[in-house]
Amino acid sequence: MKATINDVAKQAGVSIKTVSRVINNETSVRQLTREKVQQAVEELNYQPNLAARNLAGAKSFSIAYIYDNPNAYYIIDMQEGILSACKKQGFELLIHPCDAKNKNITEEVVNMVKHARIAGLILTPPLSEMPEFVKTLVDLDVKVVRIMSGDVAPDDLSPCVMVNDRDAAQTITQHLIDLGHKDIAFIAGDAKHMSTIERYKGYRKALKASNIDFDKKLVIEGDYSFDSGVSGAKQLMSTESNNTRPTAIFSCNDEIAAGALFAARLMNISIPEQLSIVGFENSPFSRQTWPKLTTADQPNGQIAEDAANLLLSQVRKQKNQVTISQYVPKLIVRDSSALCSNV
Amino acid sequence: MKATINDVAKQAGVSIKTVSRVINNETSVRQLTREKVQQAVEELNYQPNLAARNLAGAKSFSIAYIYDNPNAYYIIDMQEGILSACKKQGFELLIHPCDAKNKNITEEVVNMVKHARIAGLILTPPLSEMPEFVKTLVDLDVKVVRIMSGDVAPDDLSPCVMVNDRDAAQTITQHLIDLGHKDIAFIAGDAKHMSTIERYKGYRKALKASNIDFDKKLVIEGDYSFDSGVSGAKQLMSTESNNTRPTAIFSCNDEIAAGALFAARLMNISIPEQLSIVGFENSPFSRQTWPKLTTADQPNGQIAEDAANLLLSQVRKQKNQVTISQYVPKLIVRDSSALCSNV
DNA sequence: TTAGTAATTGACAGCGCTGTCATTTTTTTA
DNA sequence: TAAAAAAATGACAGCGCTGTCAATTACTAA
Repeated sequence: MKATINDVAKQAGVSIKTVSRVINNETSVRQLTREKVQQAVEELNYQPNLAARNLAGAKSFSIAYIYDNPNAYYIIDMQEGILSACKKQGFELLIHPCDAKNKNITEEVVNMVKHARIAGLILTPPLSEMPEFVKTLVDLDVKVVRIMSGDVAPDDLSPCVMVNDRDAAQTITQHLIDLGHKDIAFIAGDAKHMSTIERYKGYRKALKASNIDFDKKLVIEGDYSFDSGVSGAKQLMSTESNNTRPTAIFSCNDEIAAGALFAARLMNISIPEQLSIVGFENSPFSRQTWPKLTTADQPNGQIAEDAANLLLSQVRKQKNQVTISQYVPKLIVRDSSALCSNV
Repeated sequence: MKATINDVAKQAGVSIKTVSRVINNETSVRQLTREKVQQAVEELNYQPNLAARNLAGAKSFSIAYIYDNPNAYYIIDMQEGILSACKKQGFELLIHPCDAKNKNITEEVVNMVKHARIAGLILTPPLSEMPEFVKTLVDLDVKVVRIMSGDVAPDDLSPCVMVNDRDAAQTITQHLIDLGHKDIAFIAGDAKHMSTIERYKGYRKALKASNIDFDKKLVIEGDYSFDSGVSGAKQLMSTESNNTRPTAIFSCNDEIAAGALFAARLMNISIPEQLSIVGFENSPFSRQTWPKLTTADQPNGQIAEDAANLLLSQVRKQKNQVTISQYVPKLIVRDSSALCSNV
């Protein structure tokens, strides 16, 4: 039914080993022979059997995406990006959700990697930000690629795809400054996440660049949740507070922004007339608020595909065609930010 | 490094074939022998190699989850449920997002099934509701399990796990009726989805059961989106309208409800004092609105695990331990519904 | 007891592919 | 032009497991 390597070999008039060489892109096959084989592959619509490849060779054709992240949108984007790269290169993707707080997570993942003969792993925050965990895996002879927040890789444990949250945060803060805002609040995400730290740095940097005094009271701790946004905004905008009321809020992600938006409405503060609110991530969430959120777009699918390609080229020991490995989320101006009315 | 079937056989003092029998739960192995083997398996922490099993046998140990659904939360829940069943039974899960509107989808999936030697498939709406598509797959000798909306399977193409949206919708409508509401609007989801149709039936049934006249004008077409909710609620609650203004809105899912909630706020209608709004699905979304949504909880993870178990028992040709195959989403009363003020 | 049946076990081939290494062909060098 | 080196190809074993079928052992009934 399905064509096997034998069928191809017969059709091309060569040995199966030669076919194997061609489909694995090995050198030392004459151009003419290669073409004959390739033609036979086409004609028979041959696709190598993954199980057989995994079993026979020292190599494996499976990679895994290990994650622990409450953001379903993010995960789905990642999965699709990785899958797209896998499909093109004939690899198989196993997904492995897990709990970063679990003490046995390292053991669990090591076990899975060994058992399923995984060639490589893709890690996203927060797992990618756990050095011990990453080190254990790298020592295990699996290739690893991490997606992380920052401008350059923090170490050389593995190749990384960096998401420059700092610069993006600076840009988005600058956008608010350009609109005349000076009292710009910051509602933070989970303090343990690099992304929060980086976004905070960008925020500070933008203020500094425009010589705006930094007011500690305008920084609220949060945790990347809607509720954080609600309580953060309430705290910031409460009339009883003796702080300066900000005219703009930089929320560490769209969920927080949505929460802030909601709180503002409850307090009869109109957006964006009286208060500008910006998010981060450009999740579908940000289009389901009203007004729609100004935010920073992170092309997660593409980042994931990039990471997967990086990983696959590693696994296949190809010369590292190092692709762009740094992304800077881009400002998307929508309706939740406007000129500062205090000016 | 990793123990193979040979190691286990040696340790237990039997042939590898006997080990194979034990790990595959075949009959005709003496109890004593079985125990010896099981002990060896334990001692060596042996886990059969999936690639080898897939290659050697006529059977396959991989199943796939094929989906096309914009709801990331739903997909993630499904994946985790299925994975959980797979892990327990030593199966591998491949995920395959796709586009139901694509003409070639059947070909695409057939190809993947053949290529990856997939033993079984899990289908969710809308794919599970495409009879032609399902039929093609079933004819292909892959086992299929569908998750669908309804009370009984619409055909016997494959086993189904049914989600009784109708009864749940009736219950949730009844909840509104119990609160004294009589003018209850209905904002529909995508008209092509069975779930919309079923929920609508339940809504009608509840009205009828309480002898409440049905008012066609209170039914709004929508599409499971936030925007649907916004525009639907606006239309319903607009003062210019010469319709009866409803005192309660049944939204076909939480996203619609969130949209309706938002529109209500914009129109200065307080929830739930002046208007009750209920959702459906109990997505994380429903906890991120304010007030939190009264909704119907659908245990997606469990439904998925159930479906996977059904599929696996099929694949393994075990006697059909038919588990519960109908779920009725349960009413969750939160803060968006209250006594009707018109009474 | 003893053939006769049923339950248990094992030997062996082979799934589709890759790794090793030997063989053949081509190219280079002297 | 022959010998040496390099490149291209193929024969074959074996990855870890399951299917087939034959061999062994345990249990019946006569």
